[in-house]
Amino acid sequence: MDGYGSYGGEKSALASELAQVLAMVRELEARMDQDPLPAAARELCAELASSVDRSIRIARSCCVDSPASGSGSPRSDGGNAGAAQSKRRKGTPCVRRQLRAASVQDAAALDDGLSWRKYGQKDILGAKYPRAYFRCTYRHSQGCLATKHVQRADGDPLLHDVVYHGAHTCAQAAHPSAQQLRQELQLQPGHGAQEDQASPLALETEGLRAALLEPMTPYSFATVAGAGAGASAGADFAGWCPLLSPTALDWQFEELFTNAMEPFQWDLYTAN
DNA sequence: ACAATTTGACCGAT
DNA sequence: ATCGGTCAAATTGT
Repeated sequence: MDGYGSYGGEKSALASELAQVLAMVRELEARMDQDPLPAAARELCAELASSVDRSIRIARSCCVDSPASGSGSPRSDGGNAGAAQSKRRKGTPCVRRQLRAASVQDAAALDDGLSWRKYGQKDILGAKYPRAYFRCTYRHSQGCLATKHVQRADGDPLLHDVVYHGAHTCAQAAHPSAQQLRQELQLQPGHGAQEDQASPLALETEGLRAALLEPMTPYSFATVAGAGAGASAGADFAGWCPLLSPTALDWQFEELFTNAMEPFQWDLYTAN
């Protein structure tokens, strides 16, 4: 219950940044129609870019640090090795990404270049499509605890919400994207501390993060695992970022990001 | 034969 | 009691 108050400032800052972005976009649109020429349009683009950048930072600062629940290390479950680490993901940071496939069958687009093995699928309350559960192929052979969940969006079958838990400790940990993500996660305030054993966090992330900060960075996805079940819940940005208003922000992000770059993906850090 | 996927059951959290 | 996450036996694919 505490909480949200302290984020009020950032929240409104974010809202105003986005409002500005929207205004600029409209102006830009108008100019594109009129003149063929863009000195002014260019300027707008530059402003747009920096505004978006600020928004991203604000959004991230809101989402990243976990709501003070911090201290609680739930418990060191004793017992049941298997089930043990499963449900108590609390405190374990995770990375969420939204991926858009080129077509409904384009599962390849969801692949992140790492090897995963599907171990379950579940119908989720309120979701039209089931959620698929994957774990690292080398879980048993190398003791790698990385897992990911994939869910398709109700409204947009091409959109997939992918959530990564735990870091790869297997040979794949050397994968560029895995390394990059791990590094970035360790920089996250509040998380870096406990990244030792068991689940260092692993997130391989590639996309968005970099793409957002450096809009023109081309991104490519390798494909390996055949995830076969993506799914993502419509981009409920608000769900990922409880601090943001579920209203306007939603579609603004959707429009800006999803449309702007086709097979686009983005990720947010959350502590769950 | 081995590896990956499917699917129902189980378990912990809420 | 319900829900989400995982396990493991059965099934399918290579």
